[in-house]
Order: sequence, then C-alpha cells, then structure tokens
Amino acid sequence: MAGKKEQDASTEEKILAAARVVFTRKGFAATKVRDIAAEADINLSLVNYYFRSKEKLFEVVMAEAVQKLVFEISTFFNDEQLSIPEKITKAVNYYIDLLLENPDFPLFLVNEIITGDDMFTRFAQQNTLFQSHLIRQLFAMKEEGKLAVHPVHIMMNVIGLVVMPFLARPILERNDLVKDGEFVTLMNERRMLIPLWLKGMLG
Amino acid sequence: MAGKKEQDASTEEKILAAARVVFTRKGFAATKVRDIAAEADINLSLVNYYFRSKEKLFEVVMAEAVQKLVFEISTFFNDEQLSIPEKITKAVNYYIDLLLENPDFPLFLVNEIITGDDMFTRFAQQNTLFQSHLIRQLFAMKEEGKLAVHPVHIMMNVIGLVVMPFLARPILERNDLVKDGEFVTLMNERRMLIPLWLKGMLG
DNA sequence: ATTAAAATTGAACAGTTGTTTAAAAAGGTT
DNA sequence: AACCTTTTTAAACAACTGTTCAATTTTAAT
Repeated sequence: MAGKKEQDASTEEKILAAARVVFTRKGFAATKVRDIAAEADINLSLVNYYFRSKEKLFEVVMAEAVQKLVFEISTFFNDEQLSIPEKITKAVNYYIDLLLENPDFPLFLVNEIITGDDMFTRFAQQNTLFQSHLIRQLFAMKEEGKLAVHPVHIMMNVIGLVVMPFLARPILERNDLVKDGEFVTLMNERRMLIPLWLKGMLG
Repeated sequence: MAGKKEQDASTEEKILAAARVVFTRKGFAATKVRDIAAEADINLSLVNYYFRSKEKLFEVVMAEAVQKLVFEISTFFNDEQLSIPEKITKAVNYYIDLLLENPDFPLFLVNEIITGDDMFTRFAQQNTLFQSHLIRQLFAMKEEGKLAVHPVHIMMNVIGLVVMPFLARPILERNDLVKDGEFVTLMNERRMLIPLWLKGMLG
C-alpha cells in the first residue's frame, strides 16, 4: 500500500488528464466519476483503483492548479532583488501566459472557494503570496509616506486587473463586445497596460 | 395552473429565502432539495409543490441575483445625462453597497457561469451592460483620440476593481492580511479610490 | 355545518452516484 | 510451464436525490 509501482503510468495519467478537464469545466459537485471514466475512456472502477476516491482525485487536480497559480507567482513576489514595478511586471506576464493556456482556471478556483470545505484553505495556508517580500515593500513604502493607500488595495488591484477578464470572458464574447480571437489581443495589450496603470496607483 | 393564489405567501417565501441562502453558499449542484427544506424548516414536498422543480426554483433565485447585479446597474450606464466619471462613480457606489450586503453574490454568479447550461446565458442575453450608453461614450472618446485603449479594458477594470476584493475576501481574511471588520473599511475607501484610479486610466 | 379547494405530510418511487467485490485478463519472474 | 502480482472488467450494493402520490389537515366560502 505504501510504495507506488512504476512501469505503466499510462492509465493513471489518462485518468488524471480527464479529471483535469472535467473538474475544471464543471466543478467538483457537478462532476460524476462516470464522466471522468468516459472522458478517459477507461473502466469506471479504475478511478477508485488508482485514486482512492473522487475527493482524493480532486485534491490532486486542485493541488496542481494552486501550485501553478499561487506558488510559482510567489517566486517573483519574494525575489528581494526586484523592485515593486519589476515584480508586478513579471507577475502580470506570468499570469497572462498561464491563463491564456488555462482559461478555465479562475472559474475553477473561484468555484471551489465557494463549495470547498477545507480543501482550498489547506493550500492557501502555506501561501506565501500575502506574506511576501512585495507586501513588505509596500508596507515600507506606506510607512515612508510614499504610498497613499493600504497595500492590500494594490494587491487586490493586480490580481483583479489580471484575472477578471478571464472570468468575464464568456459574457464578453457572448455579447459580441469582443470578437473571436480579439480576446487574446486584448490580454496581450494588458501586459503593458496593467503595470502602467499600477504605476499610476502607486503615486 | 395559470393563476397564482394569494393569501398565504409565508411558506413560499420561506422556501425562497432558504433557497437564496443555500444556493448562494453552495451552488446549484452541491445544493440538495432537502437542504433547502431543512433551512426553510418545512416539509420536503412543499419545495416541489410551490416551485415545480429544483431547477425552476434556482432560476428564480438566479434571476433575482442577476436583476440586482446587472439590470439595476445598467440604469446608471444608460443615463445619457451622466458623464463617464459620474457613471463610474455611481456604479462603483451601487456595487459596493450591494456587495457589502450580499458578499456571496460574486462567488455565486461565477460559480454558475462555470456549471450553468444556458441559465446564465439567457439572462446575459438581455443584458444592457455591454451595449450601454457608457460603452458608446467610451467608443466615441476613442474615436476622438482622447482614449488610448480599447473601451473594453475600461469596462473590465471597473468591474474587476469592484468585484475582485469580494472574491478574494476569504483568502485575505484567512491570511490575516485583513483584520476583522477592516474589510468594510477598505471597501469604503475604494468608493473614492476606484473612480480616481479610473480617471488616471482614461487619460 | 357542509363542502370544496388548498396546503401539508409521510412514504415511496425510480434513477443516479460513489464505492466495493469477485472474477478474469495481462504481465512478469523463476 | 507454473506461480504470483498487477491490472482490468462487469456487476452489484447501499446510500442519496429529485420527484410524485395518496392521504390527511387546514382554510375559506356558502
């Protein structure tokens, strides 16, 4: 029960890939184990054979998502060599790259903040985003009187300006306010714009 | 089947109130009809008696939420007497008022964008937010060369700057970055700040 | 008080869902 | 080949879930 066997990871990986797709698109509660089995094109029982339960499988997928969205970004935020604008520029570009590849991530995570029991809490606990070097820099700036507002405002703005478009995307495209393919162009524009806007906010 | 009876709306309202609470907190898929019955403290069958099905009941709750969050705001956005900054200021204050009273709304709506079949689509169709007078004003400004960026950027920024804090709130408070009660203070600060920031973005 | 409609209840239904089980198939080692 | 482990399969279970039904209670009108 302890050691994992190597050899053929193909079935296990097929399940995991399918789980990523279905969980991300439908959320935990709306996802049926049979959906995952069908998407992976494997027998139903294999899901419980490789991952002990639906919940355990979900935890793996969720951990991956949080890893990508939160942990990686904290590298930039904790790099003591970088100035505030440099940190923001790096973070914005990393996020936009990531979200262009995984457009469902924000909806997925937000979805689980709501329903999630402790699942999201557990990961967020180890989160170094909100106790990062960037935060300390901002607080220091505030102390010196060089920042007029609470540092949390800045943090919320960075995340809000990057993430919100991906949340609003379905509505924007549905209402033909953003044409096909134009969304990507707009997001690429924001790589420049968001750091610029934040410079304005910082004073 | 056609005409609704008047007299005792108490039970019906109890169910509706309970549905608002449970649907908003857990989302459609994770909500059981028995949860709603328990929350309303009424017999299980009465949910189907007053509202034909779980889905029909959900549509009522969702329609209310969209009404509050989208339709009302379009009044401001379509008031031809108001300048762009005036529209934004009104919208920001209305949203912050509303969201302080219903902090779960954003999570709820986002949750249903993901899982929702056509439900959200149907309402968004009639949406006058993204074809509003404000949009036309912004496009006109762009034409005149007085606005450097695509108007959609501005729209996304308004919504993002207002809504994101409510999405992030659980995480912020969990990490003690925002103390008890401080969140409300921060949101009240944003009534002034967001219009200010947007003035900067507009040129 | 009688009568009819509306509201409420408890029980049951039919379908779904996560999980388990026992048996078969495949793979590897000696 | 014989033997053991790992993987896969079909079937079933037990709990859950949305909904319905028949019977009872409440309400309102005459």
